[in-house]
Amino acid sequence: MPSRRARPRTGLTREKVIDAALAFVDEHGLAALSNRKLGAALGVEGMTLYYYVPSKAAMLDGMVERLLELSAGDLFAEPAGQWTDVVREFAVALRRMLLDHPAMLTVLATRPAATPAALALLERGITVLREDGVPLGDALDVLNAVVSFTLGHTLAEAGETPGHEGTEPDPGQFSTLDPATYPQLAEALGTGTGLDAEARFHRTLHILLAGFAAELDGAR
Amino acid sequence: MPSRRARPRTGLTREKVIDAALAFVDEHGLAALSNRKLGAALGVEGMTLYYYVPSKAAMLDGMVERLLELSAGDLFAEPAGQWTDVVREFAVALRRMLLDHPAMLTVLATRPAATPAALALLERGITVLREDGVPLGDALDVLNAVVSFTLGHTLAEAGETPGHEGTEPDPGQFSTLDPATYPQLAEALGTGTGLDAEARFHRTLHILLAGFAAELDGAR
DNA sequence: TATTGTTTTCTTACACCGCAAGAGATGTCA
DNA sequence: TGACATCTCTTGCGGTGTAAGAAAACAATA
Repeated sequence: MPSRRARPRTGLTREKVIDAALAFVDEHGLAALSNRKLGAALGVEGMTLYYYVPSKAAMLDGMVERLLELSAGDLFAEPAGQWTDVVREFAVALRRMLLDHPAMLTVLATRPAATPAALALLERGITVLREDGVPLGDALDVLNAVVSFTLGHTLAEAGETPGHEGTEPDPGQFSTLDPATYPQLAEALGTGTGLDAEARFHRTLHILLAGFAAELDGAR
Repeated sequence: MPSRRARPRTGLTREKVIDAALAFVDEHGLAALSNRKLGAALGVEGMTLYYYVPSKAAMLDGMVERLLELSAGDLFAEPAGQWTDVVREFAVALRRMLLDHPAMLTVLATRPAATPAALALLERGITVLREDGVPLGDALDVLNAVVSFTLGHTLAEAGETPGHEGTEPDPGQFSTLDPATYPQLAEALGTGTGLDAEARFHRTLHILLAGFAAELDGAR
């Protein structure tokens, strides 16, 4: 009675596993990700994945890393024009990327970002800014401000709830807002004021960049 | 042979359960929170908690809600002076509160914020700004910008990793940074440039508020 | 070809998790 | 006392991450 183990090789790779995990959470949400289910999607037993990725934490880190690698080209297009334009386009591209992968948004916001791909991105950003005359410390402040704001804003805009993905489409979550207890919010809702997340994002981004630029020009 | 069930009443309350959960994650981290362990901390079987809180998702939502309630007083002190000062103090208090409860930072960033306490806070903020002459739409933009930035910045500053809490103190995580591959970052590290998270937070916050104020003054 | 050794896959097992269902003790009130 | 609502516990299910190790698939060598 042979217990028939170990099917023929599947040609798996750490990279293939992580790419499959990215595709999996894009489709099913972060909460649905498990080694057994991901293994099934790859035609393999769950424990097999441990040969390529040593733990779930490493899996998540690898997914962040890979996502940054894959997006690096979009995030920093060829620097053209003022540093403010470069940074603005970076922020816009970052936001778009996060909205395209809402499940990864949570992971990205939650894991410390000192991975090679993240550091490389930061390094490149600093270089661009310095080449345009921005001092090192200011370059760090600008990039930190823009990334923090973009991440925070996109989280509020599209933040999925781990474990809740897809359970609450909740389209009119604000439509049932009592005007007596929340008069201001009810008014905003009624008049449609301030509901355009994208416009708000661009406005604040502009203020942020213009503010830094003014400070730097004043110091020069 | 009586199977000896149901100990005498413990005087538990939904509020007590949630407060205990807040204390638990403050001490042990978010990943350690489970009904069985929280029950043990309260001298009760794990399943008992389901009588007070219907699910883990409801537990997390309740914790956010309660934290906001408890902090509401600190977050909006009596409005004194310009709206910019009020908002600045709000942001500083919010950051301090988040740093005091790093485990809740992840939860707060991750859950949609349309709960009564959050809405009440927002409502109050809008009111303060409008009383100082800020139009509704701009008030929403200002508050959204400040909250997004504060949350994003604090996440990057102190973001705990769910499941990793306390496993990596990692004090010198940047100390082993290769100057060949990351010359800019190595320089920043070597000269100590831009490592003060608090100073950076205040600087960006100032730019943000001054930028909005300038826009509003210009429009008046 | 036969044998050895490495790489890959699978099986089994464990402790833990959230939660559904329901039993039974505790306390309250007529 | 009895009836009733409130509270706590027990049991059980399917899921998770992962430790340990057996066994099949392949590569290389004798």
